[in-house]
Amino acid sequence: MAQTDTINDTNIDFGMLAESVGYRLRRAQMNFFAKFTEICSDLGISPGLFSVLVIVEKNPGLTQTAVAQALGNDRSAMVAAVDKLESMKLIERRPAKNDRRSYALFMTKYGQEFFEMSSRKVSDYESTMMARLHSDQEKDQLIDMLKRLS
Amino acid sequence: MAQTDTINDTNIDFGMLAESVGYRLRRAQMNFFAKFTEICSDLGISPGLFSVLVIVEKNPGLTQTAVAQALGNDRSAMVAAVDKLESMKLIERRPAKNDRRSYALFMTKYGQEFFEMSSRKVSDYESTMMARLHSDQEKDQLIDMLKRLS
DNA sequence: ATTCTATTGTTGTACACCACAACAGTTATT
DNA sequence: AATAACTGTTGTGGTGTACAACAATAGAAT
Repeated sequence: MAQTDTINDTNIDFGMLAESVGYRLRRAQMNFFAKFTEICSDLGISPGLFSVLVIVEKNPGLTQTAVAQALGNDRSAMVAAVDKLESMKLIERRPAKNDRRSYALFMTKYGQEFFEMSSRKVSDYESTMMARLHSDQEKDQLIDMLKRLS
Repeated sequence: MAQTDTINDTNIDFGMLAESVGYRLRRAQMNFFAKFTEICSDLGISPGLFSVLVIVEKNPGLTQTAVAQALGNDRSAMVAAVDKLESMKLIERRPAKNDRRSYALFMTKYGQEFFEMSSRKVSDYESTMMARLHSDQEKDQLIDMLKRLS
């Protein structure tokens, strides 16, 4: 079989990917998410668990499936998530008043403090990333465009 | 234990997430990626395999690890990927000329045709998504901002 | 030359994530 | 009263991904 030279170029042509919005979106999101995951990890949770906290904090009394639907997850994924957050004393399951099948999810007092501290760190991170944009107006435009692509 | 009403609001408060660039980035990317995955699936490949094709097509003769580095993957992930693409007769491993450890990756003729057909479909999809933006200038600005966030 | 270190492809493993099916208990509908 | 629909839960399988280890090979050091 014919043997061939390999190329070890540090300057690789990404072809259509270079100017593809889908690829750029993915790259930016992965970069953003990597640091966010790290922050969450320092807090002892995962990004998914943090998103559950956000929903429960702003919408006390939600059902597990309601939270799952809000986040676009399967409700089966909620079990382990709520188990974990409950074992950390951050949220609690209370039996629903008029439906013995379901639980209502609530923040504990400690969970509230934990959440405020956590979301402060997350907001700080957001701010440092936003410094890469030129203006608040640009940021608003970015969010607007991203919403249109969702 | 006190029982409590559940809330089944369709109008859920996403709190800090609603105006968070990180969250919006994730949402847009996931939405974008879901359809992209579907297109790839129709072609019989995965998004990861498609990205390998893009790199190999534009950079013939690359080593497996070079492709892995370009894509930010571990080189161990490349084995199954190249196995699959080779079994589909899309690319081929040729023994490297001056290094008996490594292979040089090349597109087959059929792989070339397959890739052109595939990237056409992917580009079409990109175009339909870009229709949600107001202008080409807006698209350029979006890509520019996304690059800054990477 | 010989030894030591680095690299390549490869395999195995472990872990996170996610979708899906199934189930018992409960509620809603007919 | 019967049937369908929904809740939390468990299990399973697929997928992606990071990491360690290995033999073969290459490069560097002495």
